[in-house]
Amino acid sequence: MSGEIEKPRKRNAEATRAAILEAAKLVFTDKGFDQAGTREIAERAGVNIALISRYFGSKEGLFKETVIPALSVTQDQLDGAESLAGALTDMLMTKPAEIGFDPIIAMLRSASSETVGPLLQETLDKQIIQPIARHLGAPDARERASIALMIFYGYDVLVRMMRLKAYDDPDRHALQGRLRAVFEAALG
Amino acid sequence: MSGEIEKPRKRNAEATRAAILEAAKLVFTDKGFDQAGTREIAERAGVNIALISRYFGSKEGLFKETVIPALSVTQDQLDGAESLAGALTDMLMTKPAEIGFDPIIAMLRSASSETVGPLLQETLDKQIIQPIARHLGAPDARERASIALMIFYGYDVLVRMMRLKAYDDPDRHALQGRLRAVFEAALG
DNA sequence: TGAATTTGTAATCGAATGTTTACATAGTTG
DNA sequence: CAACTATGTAAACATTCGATTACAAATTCA
Repeated sequence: MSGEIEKPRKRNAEATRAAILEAAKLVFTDKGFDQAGTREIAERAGVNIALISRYFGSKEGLFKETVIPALSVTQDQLDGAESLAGALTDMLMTKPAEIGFDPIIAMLRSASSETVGPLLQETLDKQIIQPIARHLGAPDARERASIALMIFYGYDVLVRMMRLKAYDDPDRHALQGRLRAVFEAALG
Repeated sequence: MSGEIEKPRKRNAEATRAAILEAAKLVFTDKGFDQAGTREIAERAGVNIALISRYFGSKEGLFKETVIPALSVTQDQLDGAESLAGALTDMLMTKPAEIGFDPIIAMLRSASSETVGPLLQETLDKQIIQPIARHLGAPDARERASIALMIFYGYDVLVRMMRLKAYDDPDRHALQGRLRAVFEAALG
């Protein structure tokens, strides 16, 4: 009945900040903003809960330094890909693996929050829709960008949020191909 | 400084139950299961909070009598429509207006709840995906049904959950036409 | 070394949560 | 009318929440 003896944490502000950030990304993605508890974040980071306030001011401040910056499509990403379909596939599939969490899921699970909902709506528009629309160009740039996003977000909602079993990981590449076909049809 | 005098509620179990159900549908849709407060539901219904427990056992019981039954596609709906696209459009656009709330939004906003999340996953499969798949028939019935749903759910997520401004109500019919074209391409 | 600053800990705050309890009274039945 | 049941109310329950406080001790710097 022991093992509960906790050694005091080594003093290292930078490492502590980083540990909180990493833990927050995972918990925000798992639970969404409202259901993400500061105590759970602190525990996963191996950090005292008071340090969240000290380093980030509030749970909202922590959200602004983790999820919000990860929600973006840069002009480079769009120019680099061979097509918009490729760029979006990249954003939705490759990027989460690179950065260690899936900000789209964190966004979807936090979208209804009274605290960060409006911020997320603004972020979606400025950091995702508008860059894609600029890349697409007229006519109806915003509308076409929106339709494209709908298809991919629909995938995320069903497969990742609702945990739909139709497409397990083994079949994922096949699905990507099908979705991409639909997507290109939507823009063509 | 008055007006706070509350007359005792007229005694009518059936009407009280109904009032709670109606209020719950709206609050679950607005906030999702976790963020929907029993006090807010009771207040909107003009009912004492203890009556929720008395008539429905718990908040979860209330959810099971409001959102869950509304999440369904019946064989009749599918047979009646001239196409699957029409049936789904009906389910997503017409039905919410008929029943007075949008159970899809309530589902999306509640999907990450630890309490009702698993129930919603099961409901989506049994009451929506499987009926559509049965209607579509082989081959790959489940997969095609899922892709179809992704497109429409993507619409709901962007326009209703994320409150995307690209398609305001005036443009809604035009969007429906575009989405329907994409949808039919996905199945063809 | 000794004072000042940074970093971490433990305890606590007030508010909000879902649910339950004890009670009051309207309505029904004998 | 008296007893009983059904319905509604007010208050409180224990828990959890984000955030803050007071304090301890490691580290830095003069």
